[in-house]
Amino acid sequence: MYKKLYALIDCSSFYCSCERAFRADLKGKAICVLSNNDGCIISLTPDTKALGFKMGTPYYQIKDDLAQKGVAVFSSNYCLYADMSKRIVKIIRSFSDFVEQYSIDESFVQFEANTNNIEQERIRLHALAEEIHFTILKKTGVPVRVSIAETKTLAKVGSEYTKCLIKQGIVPAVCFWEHPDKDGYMKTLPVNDVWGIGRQWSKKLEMSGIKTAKDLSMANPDLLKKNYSIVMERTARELSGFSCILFELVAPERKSLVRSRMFSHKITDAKYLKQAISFHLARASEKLRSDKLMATELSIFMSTGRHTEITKYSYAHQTLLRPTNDIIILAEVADKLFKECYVKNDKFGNEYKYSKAGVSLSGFSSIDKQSEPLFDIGITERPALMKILDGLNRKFGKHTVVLASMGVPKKLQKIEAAKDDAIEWGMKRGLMSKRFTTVWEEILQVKI
DNA sequence: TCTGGGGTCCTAGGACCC
DNA sequence: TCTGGGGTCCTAGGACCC
Repeated sequence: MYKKLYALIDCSSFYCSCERAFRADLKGKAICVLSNNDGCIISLTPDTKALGFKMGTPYYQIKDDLAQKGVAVFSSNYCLYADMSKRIVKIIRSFSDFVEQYSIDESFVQFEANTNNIEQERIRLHALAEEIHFTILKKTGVPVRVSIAETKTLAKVGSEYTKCLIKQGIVPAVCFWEHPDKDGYMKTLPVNDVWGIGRQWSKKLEMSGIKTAKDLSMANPDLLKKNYSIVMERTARELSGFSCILFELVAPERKSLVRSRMFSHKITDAKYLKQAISFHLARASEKLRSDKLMATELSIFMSTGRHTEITKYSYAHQTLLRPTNDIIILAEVADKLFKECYVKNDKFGNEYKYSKAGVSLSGFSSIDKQSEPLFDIGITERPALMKILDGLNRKFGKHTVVLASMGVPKKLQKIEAAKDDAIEWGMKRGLMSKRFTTVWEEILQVKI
């Protein structure tokens, strides 16, 4: 008899580990990585945690404290992290054909285990997990934790458990979860730490006496479905060892594509908001073309911060006449949408201070499966032009060729005539490392 | 001054149809 | 006096994930 097992391969403090991989001097040193605009902590090593710092804390509140305690701080370098992730997944795929890349730093692998000799299988899979760990570490410098269990949710529980192993100095941190309640760990795991249970639900669960992973695994699934949702039911069943979350060997097709960002400072001027939307639209449509997709739905949105007194969220949406990925067609629609939804003041005449804007595309179809249009609507796609645009921006760097509506990119701002239109809403990221693996000029240099 | 960005799924309720 | 029932589709909002 064979049964399916799921391994979760989870990179430890992934963004921090990527930074450390290229900086020998940071070995054993506390590190954290900040979100866009150096807003808040989004990745931190256990030793940074031990110093009292937490995920999500705004940087400006702890900047001095971090410096004082000698924590190495980085702006996020997504080029580097995405490339490192790609390399790691490639290594994992060399061990198995059954890999589901779940996120930038986690992959599930499906194994078959012979249930007639589970002890032998335990030894075999444990050795395999260790080999995966050492191969990834050797080839990329990133340490991973591996947890094997009967369901994906239990593999996630096991992955939490491997953090305890690391605390005890057990490396590589590998855990084989042959029983759902190994070492009574589930009794100690707060329900909030279970995969799929967030803040709102755990509050509600706790009120009805379900406080730990163990409690949830023993709760009545039908009742959970009735009182919460089918997602909660599945999670509970998975915790009791019954697999019901699909293993997705082939990544499902993308359903939406959002590009947005907070501004480095508040904006009141429509001109700069428009430029920001144009900028995000350019990024979104570039992604659309690189994924060989066309979209039929376009939305734009802008909002003031969550932390100000006067808040505003504006949004406008349009269904397009025909699927497109042409930036010029999309920009015309976005311009119209902007006029529809931009509001300068509230009813008392207070100016809204916007802190974020963005675009969203959806309603996708493949570029290869387009049918001939039924009617001539006087709009012409320019695939050749888009190809040249993307080619130039790839070859000579991002934003080499842009729509005028985007404003003037940084690299041209020294031209006097362009100064008036200079991009006002750029990103703050003063602590970024080099793109060691994707840009020749930034490759790591070793001096002997 | 300063609090990320990009996704998915589920559900309830309204519009609409016969 | 009396005002159906059953279905689908769409959307907004809420929850979650990393």
